[in-house]
Amino acid sequence: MAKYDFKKIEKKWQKEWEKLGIGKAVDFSKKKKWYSLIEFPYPSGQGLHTGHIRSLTAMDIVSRKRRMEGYNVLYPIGWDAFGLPTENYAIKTGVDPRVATKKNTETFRKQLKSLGFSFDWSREVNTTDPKYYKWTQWLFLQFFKKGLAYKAEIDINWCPNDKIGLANEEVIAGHCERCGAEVEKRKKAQWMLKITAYADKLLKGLEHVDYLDEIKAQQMNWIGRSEGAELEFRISNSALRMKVFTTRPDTLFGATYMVLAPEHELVEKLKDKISNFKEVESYVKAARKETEEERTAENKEKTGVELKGVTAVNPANGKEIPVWIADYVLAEYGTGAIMAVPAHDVRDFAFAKKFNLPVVRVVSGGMPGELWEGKGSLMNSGKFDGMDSEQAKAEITRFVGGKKTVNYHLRDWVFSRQRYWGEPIPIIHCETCGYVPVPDKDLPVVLPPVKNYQPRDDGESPLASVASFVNVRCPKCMGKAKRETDTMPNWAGSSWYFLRYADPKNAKEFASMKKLKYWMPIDWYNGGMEHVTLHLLYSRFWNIFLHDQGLVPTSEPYRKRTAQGMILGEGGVKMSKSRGNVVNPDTIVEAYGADVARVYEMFMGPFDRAIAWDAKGIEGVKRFLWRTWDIAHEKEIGKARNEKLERLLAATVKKVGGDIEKMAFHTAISSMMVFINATSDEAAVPAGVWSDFLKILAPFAPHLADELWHLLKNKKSVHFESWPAYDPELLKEEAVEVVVQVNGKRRGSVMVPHDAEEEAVKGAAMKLETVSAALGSAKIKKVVYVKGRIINLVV
RNA sequence: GCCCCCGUGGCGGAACUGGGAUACGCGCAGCACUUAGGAUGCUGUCUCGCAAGAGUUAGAGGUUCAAAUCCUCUCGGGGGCACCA
Repeated sequence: MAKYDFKKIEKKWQKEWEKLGIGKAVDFSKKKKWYSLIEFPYPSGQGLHTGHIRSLTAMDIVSRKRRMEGYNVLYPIGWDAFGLPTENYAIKTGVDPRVATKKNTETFRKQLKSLGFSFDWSREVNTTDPKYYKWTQWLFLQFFKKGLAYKAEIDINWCPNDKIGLANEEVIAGHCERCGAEVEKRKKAQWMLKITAYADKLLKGLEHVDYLDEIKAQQMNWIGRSEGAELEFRISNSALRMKVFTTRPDTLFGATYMVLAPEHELVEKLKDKISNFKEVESYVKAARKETEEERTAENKEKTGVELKGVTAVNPANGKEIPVWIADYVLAEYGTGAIMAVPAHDVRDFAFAKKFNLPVVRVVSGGMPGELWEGKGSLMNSGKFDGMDSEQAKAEITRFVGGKKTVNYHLRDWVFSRQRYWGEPIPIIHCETCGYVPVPDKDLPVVLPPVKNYQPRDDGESPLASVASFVNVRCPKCMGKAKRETDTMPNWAGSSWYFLRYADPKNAKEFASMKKLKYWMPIDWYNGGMEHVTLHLLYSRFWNIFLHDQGLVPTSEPYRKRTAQGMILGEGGVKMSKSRGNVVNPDTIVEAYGADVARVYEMFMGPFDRAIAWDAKGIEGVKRFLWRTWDIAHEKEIGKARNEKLERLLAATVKKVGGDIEKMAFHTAISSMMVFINATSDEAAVPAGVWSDFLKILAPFAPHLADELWHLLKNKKSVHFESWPAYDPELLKEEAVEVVVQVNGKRRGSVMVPHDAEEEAVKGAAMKLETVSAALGSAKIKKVVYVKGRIINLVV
């Protein structure tokens, strides 16, 4: 028997497929299009990891199945190559990031090819290629031209270790997402993208797409929409007003004091009235110094200072109430000021307890004297007493002349980085003309070579030290001007790469509308759970914006989004270099071959769940594929019919096809194992049955399937075959086993024709000794019969 | 605190729409084959019981002829958000 020399076989087919152009997507083909997308990898120095294989194999299976179903499939690949690890490597070693990136992408390319993924390699993109980032810059300018990119002096999250400003999104509990250092606050002029202008569209768009529930929930959580009202409070003996946002206007009568954020502008404006201004000032200073973490720490003791001499008027009942400043009120959210209703809000309750402020209960519910945040009917609320709190929200808002508003937790996106390895922001600062976009003809603004990649100690990008880069003429007035030296965050290139795949070589546009119309939207996008808030939100934002500008054909870029679970090290801990438990894909491919690696990763467990690597488990998959090889070589594969295998095959085809769509790859594989186990018991396999089996195996183990396909004297690749159909008649067993229950307890079973009627089954069931024993002399009250399944005799 | 996902043998897990709980794989045990094997093949493998039988899907209750599946509560694990008014 021929030896299963997987190394030779896999090499052979990979070459052959490249020649045949198996992964090639054809623009404007008459076939129906299908666009599968995976998150393009960051080409790190460590090479491919097992997690990549899980995601890429899954979409490779889907893509290969779609091709067999007659679709014109686009399954592209590229490199998200800007980013800190490469830059830090450059800082440490002096190696040009371009050189490191080139080397790393070569390694990745080789590794991906060794796994037999059916990418369209002719559409490869690389975010660090000037031909690519020219368009990232151009797209940024579209935001700028619409007023959605602006520069603002803001408090940034500064990582003192990486010397980089971080987006809120990149700060995890007050620490840098990358290095873990504690983040400080710093004032800095930064480029911002106005994603908040799209909060509603980002939310609404979720209604029409097919994302996993948890993914939608995370997006909604991050946007954080909350409906409420804006109410105005008069300040006594003053023309000044205080606006507050509240989700509970129904509790207005219970507002017993006000709180401003320490940074609130009214604090300065009221300076003359505040008798304890010194105290107030020092509190404000201290609050400003606090890091975000200190300020928002869980269970933090409430602190605050009363603005003595200032009172506000509750518009509902005309009562004068004190005004405080406290850091539990955030300047950036709502109006930066609140009405405090201690009886019905935890934070206000804690604050009132600490500073001995009055608590007035205005909604019934809960225990007297305790906090009640639920609904109820109003009390102590004048003419609104007895009204339901839901209704009172609108009525009281109207009564005091407030207006309904909506607030979002989402903040604008800090788009500046003071780092080297990113796309230069294509803006020129001119003293007379202000911020001037670099004209299209001068794009791309190419990242200049530098001697030192280290960000400067003043916090500016290393580009600020390159005089020839910085000093330019203003494109408008031709006067002296300076180039922006900030670069874009590494989310930029990945916010639109999926559009470029439709038209990757276009030198005139980021992608032509004609091609985008053919390929978009993406039919299925799979990637990591770690990217379902930020990357997903950012790229949806870009796409929705571009749609509004008439530059892309669909508003939502992704019709369907799924996420795979992480692959953990043996024993269920995270894989990491320090633990020494990292599984290198190359070793697996070397020892077992690409097909075993692919099938094993799909078989490990439910696709969306985190799962531990198991060196023993891979042996089981190896046995399965090797046994498949043995059957192909040992069994008689011919004309003789075999009803049992024909029926089993029909069931297997159905199961595997359905499971791929559900991403239940592990059960798809287990059903193929069942088929192979059954085949082992037979002396001969009908050729048609075996051919169909190879076709459904092909997306999972493409090399082995093609090899065995050719063993059957087929000339063309199995990957050009059609996905097999099955005869539904074959799924119906002639005789089925119907379980007989008495009072819901299993008492035996009877073999009956699959379409047997109740009377016949009941008759057969009553003849069983176990059944008559269980029945005894009792009378049958009711019979429940589910055809082909079960009969339940109720006594 | 809020939101989402989840809890089934020694382990990973399966069970379509409420219809035979434990498919498939790992591990383990026995047997066979082999110069040899951490190879291969066969058989067995939820618990109690010699058996007939009974019990069992984190726990408690409920709906139903019938519940791993639906509902309520409790406990436990994972993830996201969080002084967001």
